[in-house]
Amino acid sequence: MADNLLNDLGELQRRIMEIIWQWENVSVQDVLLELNADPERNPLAYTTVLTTMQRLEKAGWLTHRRTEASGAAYLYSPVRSKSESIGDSFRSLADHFLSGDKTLLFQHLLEETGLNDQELTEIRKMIAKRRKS
Amino acid sequence: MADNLLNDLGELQRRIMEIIWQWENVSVQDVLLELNADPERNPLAYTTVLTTMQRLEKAGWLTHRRTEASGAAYLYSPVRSKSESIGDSFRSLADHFLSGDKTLLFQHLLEETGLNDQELTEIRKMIAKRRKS
DNA sequence: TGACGAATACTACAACATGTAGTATTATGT
DNA sequence: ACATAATACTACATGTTGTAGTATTCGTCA
Repeated sequence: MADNLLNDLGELQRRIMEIIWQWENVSVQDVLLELNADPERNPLAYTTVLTTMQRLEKAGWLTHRRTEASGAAYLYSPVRSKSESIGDSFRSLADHFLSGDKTLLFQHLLEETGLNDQELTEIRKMIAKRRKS
Repeated sequence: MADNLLNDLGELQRRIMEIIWQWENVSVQDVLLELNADPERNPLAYTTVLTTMQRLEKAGWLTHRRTEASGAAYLYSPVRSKSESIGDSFRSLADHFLSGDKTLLFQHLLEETGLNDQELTEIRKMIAKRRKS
């Protein structure tokens, strides 16, 4: 429906998505435990995580189902894989803003990212491969 | 201060930034006229554009100054170029979701930007130049 | 130099997203 | 059917954005 871009996720939403991409088919409890495993942060309430996951579902990031093994709890899984989502986000950024000079963008990135020789070589290979196709 | 990512811009903010990147050193009037040039949309009030530009300034996207020629009006200009901003946005995406893997960032970009052979060649030259230094 | 027009500054407000969580309801297993 | 655990529903503060009105200031011209 909407765009479902990674950039639009809030902080908690993003953390939850990361967990779900990593584990797949997780209950709210699973996510809660994982989130609260970090003693640095103040622990979240169960319903906080539940609400956030429900919102993620409504927004099209998650689906849930119940299985025999899962008891009363739902098992949530991501609608799209993480790399699909990343791809979409890159594509959207490109669509929206990259009508202009693309080589300028690459130039900028090459300058800013401080790549070492090995990385540069790798990228050069990618380019070579692209030119063939 | 903050991140200043393109993705965080609202619709109107984005339209205004596009105009300012294109023209540079524009008054609120200039932007207003440009925005309201499209007869499809209902025209915006002057103060709407003013407010939005002031917020963009507070958020670090714009600066303003007054010149002799500009009279009472401020002239606004972008703090960072469009390609810098695009670069930052892609980099942030990479940092957050590609664990900072820079070559992966370039891979995505190469896939999404649909560069032609000439552009690819140009980028290859940039890389070659970088490897020398 | 004072008035007028133009520009900015300040304020307001509705809509929406998000983090956060409490209370109410429902489902499961024994 | 009851206790437990899970979900559903509701709430609320905060922050952002689009939108614009009113108040104040600035610059110029007579």
